[in-house]
Amino acid sequence: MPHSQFANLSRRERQIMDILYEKSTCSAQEVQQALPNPPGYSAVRALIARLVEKKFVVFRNEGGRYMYSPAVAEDQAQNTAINRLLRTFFKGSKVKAVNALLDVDSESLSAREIEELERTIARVKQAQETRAEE
Amino acid sequence: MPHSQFANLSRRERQIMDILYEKSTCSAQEVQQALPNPPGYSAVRALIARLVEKKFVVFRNEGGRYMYSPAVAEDQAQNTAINRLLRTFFKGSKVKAVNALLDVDSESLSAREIEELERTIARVKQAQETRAEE
DNA sequence: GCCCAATTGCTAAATTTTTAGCATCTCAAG
DNA sequence: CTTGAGATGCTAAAAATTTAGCAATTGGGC
Repeated sequence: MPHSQFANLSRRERQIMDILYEKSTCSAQEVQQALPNPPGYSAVRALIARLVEKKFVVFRNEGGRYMYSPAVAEDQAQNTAINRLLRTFFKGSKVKAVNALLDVDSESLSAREIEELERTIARVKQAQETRAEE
Repeated sequence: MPHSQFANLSRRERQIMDILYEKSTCSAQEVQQALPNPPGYSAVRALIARLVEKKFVVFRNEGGRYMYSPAVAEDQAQNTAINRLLRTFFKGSKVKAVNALLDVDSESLSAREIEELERTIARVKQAQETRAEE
């Protein structure tokens, strides 16, 4: 299982994996529609077939049509992507990353979202305090 | 300036851009050493030259040796990477992303880092409250 | 100046990726 | 059953990427 090898995906492979993680399950047509500068249908199928062969993608036959999904669990893929972001832009610092993330697009959070963030911080703080006691 | 086109980078191009953003400025040799499964020196130079031509990378001559840097400002590249992460894994939700980010690798934050997070949340909350009044 | 390691400028071959196309099959509607 | 749209299985050519190699240059040490 090559889940540590997302960095070795080619241009189109990476675009397709992103789409599959975003949508969870897709037909080849849906993948085609979501691709930037989409090639033809058979080109998309050939690309997906290649990802199936490399074990990045699995498929199931639904009513005569294949539905494709990522082969690597989403939380693993998330972790890989997050670690890459931390290393590339934030020298590994989660705090810097959170700062940047919350500033992106100057989009405001709702009161409920802020509450949730506060709960998250409280959870993390609790875990830190528990460790500090040990 | 193709800063909206990171998604179109090829495998090696992407690997090199990551290295340049991580280290800010690099010689070709340093890029070579940082690359996974590195090719030869001249292969690395040819790849970088290609990124220079595509205007993703700029260089300066320092003592007869070229030092390379990303052409797109770091904060722009950060935003692009963060937005991709949000869209791919978190349906755009910053809160979900922050949760995942803080959980990555079960690594604990220091008390100082937690304070800083709290300040960040307070800042975001203040901005939200200011907006709510308008 | 000489020497040598390291570098640049440039090229093109090797390899991989991307793309489209064709024959055949499937399924649903009439 | 027929028909036609949409799909699959498969192929290989076109295009892009990756790679290495050579000649010439550069800079530093002796």
